[in-house]
Amino acid sequence: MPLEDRREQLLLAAIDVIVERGYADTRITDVAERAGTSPALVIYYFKTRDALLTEALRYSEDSWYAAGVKRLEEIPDAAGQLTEMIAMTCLPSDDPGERGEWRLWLDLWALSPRNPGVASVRHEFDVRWRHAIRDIVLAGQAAGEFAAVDADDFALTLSALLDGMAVQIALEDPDVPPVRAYDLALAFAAGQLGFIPPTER
Amino acid sequence: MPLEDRREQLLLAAIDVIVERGYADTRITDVAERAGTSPALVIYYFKTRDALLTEALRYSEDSWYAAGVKRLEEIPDAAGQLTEMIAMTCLPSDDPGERGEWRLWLDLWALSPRNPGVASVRHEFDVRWRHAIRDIVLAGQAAGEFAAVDADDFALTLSALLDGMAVQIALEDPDVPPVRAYDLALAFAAGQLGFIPPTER
DNA sequence: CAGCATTGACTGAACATTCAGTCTAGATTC
DNA sequence: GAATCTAGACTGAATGTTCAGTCAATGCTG
Repeated sequence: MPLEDRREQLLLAAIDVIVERGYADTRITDVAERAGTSPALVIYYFKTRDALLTEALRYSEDSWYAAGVKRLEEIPDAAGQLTEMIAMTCLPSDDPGERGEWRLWLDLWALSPRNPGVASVRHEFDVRWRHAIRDIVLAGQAAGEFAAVDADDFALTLSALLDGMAVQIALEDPDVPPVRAYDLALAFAAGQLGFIPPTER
Repeated sequence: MPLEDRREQLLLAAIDVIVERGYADTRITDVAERAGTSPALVIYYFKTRDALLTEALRYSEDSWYAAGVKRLEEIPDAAGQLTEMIAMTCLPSDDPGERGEWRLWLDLWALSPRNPGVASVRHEFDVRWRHAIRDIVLAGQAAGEFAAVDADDFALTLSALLDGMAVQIALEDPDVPPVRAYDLALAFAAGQLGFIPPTER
């Protein structure tokens, strides 16, 4: 019945299906079925299939990021915050859905060159992510926690490293278990910034 | 007319189209048109659309890698070789086609979770790439050029970093021009292994 | 309050299109 | 002349989108 509930319900269904079948193979019928309704309703809420799927991607990434920020805010020191960000990308929680999160990124990337809407979602999130890293670095340097590296360069390098690790994790490469990716990324950050990485998780 | 020529011609046409429209939106008609022939012929050579596209991806990556290896063989020192590998991924040549090379990777990644054939192409290449890095590191260490880091860890980290940079380059992120990606990746490698990066390109 | 009008949520059936793959027959080559 | 190669016409299935309405609730009016 309710207006916003329906939209959200459909978006969640769409995310489910995209993770499962991939963006390209997600039919609106699938989404409708998953949400227990009819294709016509899906079109009723989102004018087109593409609008639905694009919104779903944005919704998913937004939730993921927002949840991360909330966790970050409760961590006092810069090193801890950075560690949490690395964990966010490398160590998928058991929370169902977060497992497939990175697969959405792969779709996002693949779609970006041809789909301006998707491209802007992608770029927006990338910029935000790099800024977050940079801000933490600057704060850490101001507090004397971190060495004096160039914050922008570091942010770009770390975010690229994390993206690369995320690919391996999303594809479940047997040579790159999440914990190893986490350890290596953390080692990089700690080495560059000169902090002691927290012990075993 | 000739057998192998036709196949190759069709594969090249397929690569062109995939780069332009993306894997999902590549129709066999497009490939046929690009090759100046009929859809039926495409099916004649490759039984199915999927077989065509998968082979095209493999073919493209194979050529790219083979060309790289040939160049590497003419470089005597390990540092120079590693630098060349970083350049290979970060600095697309003017050579038409190599520009869109990385977009194929994005498709490859996005397809992998659902398409076993594509997944094995992807994994095969990743393993090969990491091994190549590792071997160069080991050779460099044996020759006293490099510091004594763990070669496998380094290879995994560098390849992830390069993948991440490649994403930005493929998507032409304005904040990450190829040269900057190259400089940062090179700085990382040089820093870890303790060699002096070659000057300006 | 009783009847009427209006609106928003929703649906089933049809439409239109797009494509992968087939079929048949003709050309080329050895 | 047989095998290989090629094209044009076609088909069958899938699927996004439209559309004409149904249904329930809410507001309005006398």
